[in-house]
Amino acid sequence: MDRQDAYPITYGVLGLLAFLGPMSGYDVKQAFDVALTPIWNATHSQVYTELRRMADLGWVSMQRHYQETRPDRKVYAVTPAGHTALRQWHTRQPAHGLHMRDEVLLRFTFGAFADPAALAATLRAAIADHEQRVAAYQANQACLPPTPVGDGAPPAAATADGPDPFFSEMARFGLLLEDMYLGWLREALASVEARLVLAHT
Amino acid sequence: MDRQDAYPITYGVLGLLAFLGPMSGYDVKQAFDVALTPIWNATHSQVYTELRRMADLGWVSMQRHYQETRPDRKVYAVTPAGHTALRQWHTRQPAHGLHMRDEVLLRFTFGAFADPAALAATLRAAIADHEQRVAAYQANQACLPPTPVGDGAPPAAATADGPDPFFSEMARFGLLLEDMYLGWLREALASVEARLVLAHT
DNA sequence: TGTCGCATGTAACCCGTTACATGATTTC
DNA sequence: GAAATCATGTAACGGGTTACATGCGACA
Repeated sequence: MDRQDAYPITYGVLGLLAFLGPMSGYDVKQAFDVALTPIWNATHSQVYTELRRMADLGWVSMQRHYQETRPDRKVYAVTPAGHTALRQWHTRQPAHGLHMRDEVLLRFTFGAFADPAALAATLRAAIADHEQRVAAYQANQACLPPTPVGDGAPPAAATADGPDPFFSEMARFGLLLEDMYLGWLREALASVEARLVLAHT
Repeated sequence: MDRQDAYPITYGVLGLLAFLGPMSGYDVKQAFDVALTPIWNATHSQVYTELRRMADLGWVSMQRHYQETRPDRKVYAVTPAGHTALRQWHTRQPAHGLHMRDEVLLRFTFGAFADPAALAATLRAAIADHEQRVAAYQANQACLPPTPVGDGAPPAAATADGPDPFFSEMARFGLLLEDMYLGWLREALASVEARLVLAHT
């Protein structure tokens, strides 16, 4: 039933579709950006590919919505087989753990070979970048989706409405990470700047 | 002089070589594992490829050390051109920021579609995994390399011996990250377990 | 008039991973 | 004797990114 051809990103798309209800590839990409940015990224290119792949697998069904003024929307919905696949994913351990890349930190690590002024510039840019992320996360946190009920068969989730607890916790993770990162960046910048001042005297 | 063909991983290899002195591809891979794991990973396959690429660019030179009992070691050393490239890297802003993937968090996010017991199992495995990382980082932290002096021309770095301050700070980042992550995981597990107990009553 | 947003895809490239390949020595 | 370590590479595959391609409506 479930072949080798399902990757984390496949489940990302499938999960969003199951969570937020039927939508177009364009909308899935938007949802990825607002909801999953802290932990996974996707390009629209990937999203469209995965949707077609899953349609072939029978995990999603497509319905074309004709529009005159705009290109047609292709609305995808999770099928029962798709829901089964999504549930089975959770029992297929182990999941791949954290995998990160960060060129800023790589540069910093080899800071001994850098002009301190250049290093400081890199760090300041990184601080601005991460501050922007925090702002974006906080904005997104305001409109977290509620847990879907019924059709998707989410088992035994607390039916009290309000944002889905799992999404909330994940969003909190994103903010914790950025908090920690920004704190570290500011300390790192301070130490580099101290070094800069020393070099001038 | 510096073409389009230098990626973060290129500089990772180059930096380690500049930092730790001439060594073989095998050693570079080891160094990657002990020193850079928190922020960047490399396979031995990549390392050998990058070394050859950089040799073609003139950034490193190779000297074959004949051995009778073992396969020959090919020891690579950074050339002056290599040092120039390394220094120039720091002024080529902006650097790519944090890019992370985490299947555990992705699963958690869609926890509404999971059997709570399965989710708990995933989280427990993740906790064990990250605890192991912390142990490894702490062991590695004990043997941080000192800042090289002289030949590599690291400009104006405090010549007081002891571990390199940039490497130390980076290692601290790794531990901060794992700390934060483990804290979050434990809270997440607790909330899932609470849900489990509720489901049983 | 030009760019941004909506809306959908395809094609190429490439970094990164996995697997293939070899072979001696040390350790259990 | 089997497995792990030292030591070096090549080949294939594949997920992810970037660029190509199209076209209308709205807004400045």
